[in-house]
Amino acid sequence: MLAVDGASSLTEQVIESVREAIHSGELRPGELYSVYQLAAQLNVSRTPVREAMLRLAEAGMVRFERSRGFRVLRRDPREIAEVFHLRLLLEVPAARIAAGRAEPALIEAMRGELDAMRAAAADHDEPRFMRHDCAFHELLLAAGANRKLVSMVGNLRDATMTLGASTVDRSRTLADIAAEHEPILAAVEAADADATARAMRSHIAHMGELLLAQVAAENGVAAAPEDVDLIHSA
Amino acid sequence: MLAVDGASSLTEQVIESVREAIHSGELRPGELYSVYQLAAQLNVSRTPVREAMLRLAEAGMVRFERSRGFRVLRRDPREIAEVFHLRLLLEVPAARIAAGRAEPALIEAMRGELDAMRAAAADHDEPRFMRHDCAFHELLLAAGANRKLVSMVGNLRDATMTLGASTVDRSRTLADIAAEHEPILAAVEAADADATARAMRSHIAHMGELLLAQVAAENGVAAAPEDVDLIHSA
DNA sequence: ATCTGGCATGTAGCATGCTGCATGTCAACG
DNA sequence: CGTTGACATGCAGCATGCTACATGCCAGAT
Repeated sequence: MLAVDGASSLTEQVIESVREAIHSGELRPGELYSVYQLAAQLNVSRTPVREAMLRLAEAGMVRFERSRGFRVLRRDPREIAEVFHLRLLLEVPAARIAAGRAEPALIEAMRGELDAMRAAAADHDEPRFMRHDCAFHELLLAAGANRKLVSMVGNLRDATMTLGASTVDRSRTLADIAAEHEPILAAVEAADADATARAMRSHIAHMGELLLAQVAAENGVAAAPEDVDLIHSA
Repeated sequence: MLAVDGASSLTEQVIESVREAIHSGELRPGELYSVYQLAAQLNVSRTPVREAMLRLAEAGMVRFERSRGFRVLRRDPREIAEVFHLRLLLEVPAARIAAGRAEPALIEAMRGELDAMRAAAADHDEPRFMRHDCAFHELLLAAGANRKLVSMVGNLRDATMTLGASTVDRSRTLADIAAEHEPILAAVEAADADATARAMRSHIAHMGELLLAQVAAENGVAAAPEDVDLIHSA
């Protein structure tokens, strides 16, 4: 768990380490940790750890408790629903706009990512799959020409990726998810804005439902109807 | 410019001070500053200043330049357009949802804020006006039941408030802006979702155009058509 | 006069000492 | 035995020392 990323600043390396640690279950939700302790574990000083945790706190992954330490927040189905509600509100219109402007080079790049997703799904390589999934969406969003929107959606995606961690084998699901991107790409290629928006909406809503169900299942219950409704109210 | 806010942490006080300093023109866009210098001016140590600037950098108000200091970013009309595009994408649907759930207490509270806005406009008190404007929107958003959305819109609003600073007398405009809130409130009171969405859309788009025109005028040109289009493409 | 190389300067970033505070613990008292 | 209050513990937050580095300047060479 040593911070040996090739990244630039120690703070960013710590952020990445903590993300992975949460993802892998090394840092458990609900538990209290301290900057001291984490700094010792990562073999860096307290300052970059503190700055990293402050940024994660701002992102809502962690909460500082006065004179006690910080707590990794428990996965909240409600939050998943909120994130996907937001992604629908942002990504669907962005995709609609982008559909009218897709250059051949963009189509080609997106197809490349889709192929890479399929390959990663076949290899059961979830991290690689997620990278290409992410790249696919970002390529389309970038064509929508609102840089702030792109970065905000990126943050939302990061949140879901660490939130939605799971060790269950999802190879079948991965292939399904990859398949959902085909209609999106086809609609973009056809420069059909409405179809692009529909495909994107259905894809994101589906992803949201999957994650919602998964987190609910971990809590031993079914997904709350109001959370499902929130996603679909977008 | 001493950091004597009633706020909690020094870092937050510094953030507020710097926001005000940018707003008041004390810190000029394009200029280079250093954490050392600012810490001395504010009479605090470098650490909270550094943390404050990092957070402002994340918000896009400032950019660190390796071994040189940080630069206050110039007001970019494009960014204004992007922010209002986002606000339309988020606030209009949120208002639509909230319209169906407005309790009498909410209506009353919103009316209170609207009255306060009118009073502040009459007093030419822009900061007070902005506070109540902000409160009005937040009341409605909170009824929309997506907490993440509320906080994201809050961040966007903060960005525009410091971006859109101006010393021009806008008392007439302030009264106009207050008046734009009346149809929103009326539509919410009537539980008319479509009318609420229309009123909110028109209000936010109008605000965006005003700020866009203002910043463009400062640069001595008219607002770029593509920026105006971006706002209306939401 | 122009080019070049070393040095002074100022910076972000990291490490670490210091302080006030919240909480848990345990002993003394009723 | 129950209650209360002082103390120990551990924390975040702030201050400050330290280091590597990018840049600008100036002297000296061509």
